[in-house]
Amino acid sequence: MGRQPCCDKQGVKRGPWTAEEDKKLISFILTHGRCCWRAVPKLAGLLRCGKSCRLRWTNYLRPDLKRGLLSTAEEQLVIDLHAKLGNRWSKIAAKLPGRTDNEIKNHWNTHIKKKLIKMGIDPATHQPLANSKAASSQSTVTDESAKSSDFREELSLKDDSHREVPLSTDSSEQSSWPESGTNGCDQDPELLVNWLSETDLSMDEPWLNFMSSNDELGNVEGMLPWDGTTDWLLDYQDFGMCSSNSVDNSMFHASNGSNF
DNA sequence: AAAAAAGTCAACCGCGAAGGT
DNA sequence: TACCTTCGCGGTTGACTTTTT
Repeated sequence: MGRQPCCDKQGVKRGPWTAEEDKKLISFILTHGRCCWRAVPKLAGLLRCGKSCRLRWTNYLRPDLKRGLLSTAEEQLVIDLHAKLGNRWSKIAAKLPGRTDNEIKNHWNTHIKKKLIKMGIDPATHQPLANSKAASSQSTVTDESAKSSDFREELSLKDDSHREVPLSTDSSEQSSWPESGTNGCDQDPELLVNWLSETDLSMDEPWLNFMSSNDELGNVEGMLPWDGTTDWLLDYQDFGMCSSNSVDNSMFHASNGSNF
């Protein structure tokens, strides 16, 4: 007996998510919390497999996500962590609040890798390219970490184009959201509603009402400021990343355009 | 202005781990 | 202990965008 596929491929929609689908998924999770992902699409009225829903939520819709390029400091941290941990993107992402493993993996492959190669460093071993083979056979984790630190300064000098964001390895400092992940805000919509009201967001906003109401799913129609884009969501995701002591840093970047 | 090439990143796939029965 | 289900991870793909020719 083989492994059951995560979904039967017939009747399951694939490809890019539409605004409508996002809306359904968000409203479902905010009102019901995260439950069994396999059941989510059915309960939320989506023609997607559970896996796809989980991925969409964790990589894109989660309210505590940062958007935009990694800052120089974040990049440096990624390099250090990669030297220590290798391609364990989820472990690396855990040290960068608001960043997903997918995002870091993409950034590594598209930006950091090239920078390191340009600088003559093997991105796989974190050793100089010329003797990377020989070096890798006798290198230690500590050595790699130390070496990666050596070129951090150069890296930051070469590319300071990224915006600066407050960086902490402690996710609790970064986000004022209730603990995300397997518990916290995405488990308890009340926490989310409370948090939103505490942060000066008026609950008069019609699109917020659905989160605390007992409306059936699907009744959010017309309550969200949906205009066919997810721009509003980006704004509220940025709100999610501002802790009480960093409001002035990240909170308003999206609105003044400096984040993108 | 158009075509080609390169870059970016959201989404998919398959596997392994964890947990339940 | 074996089997099954679910979830999460890392690698990869491919659609879309941007840059170059």
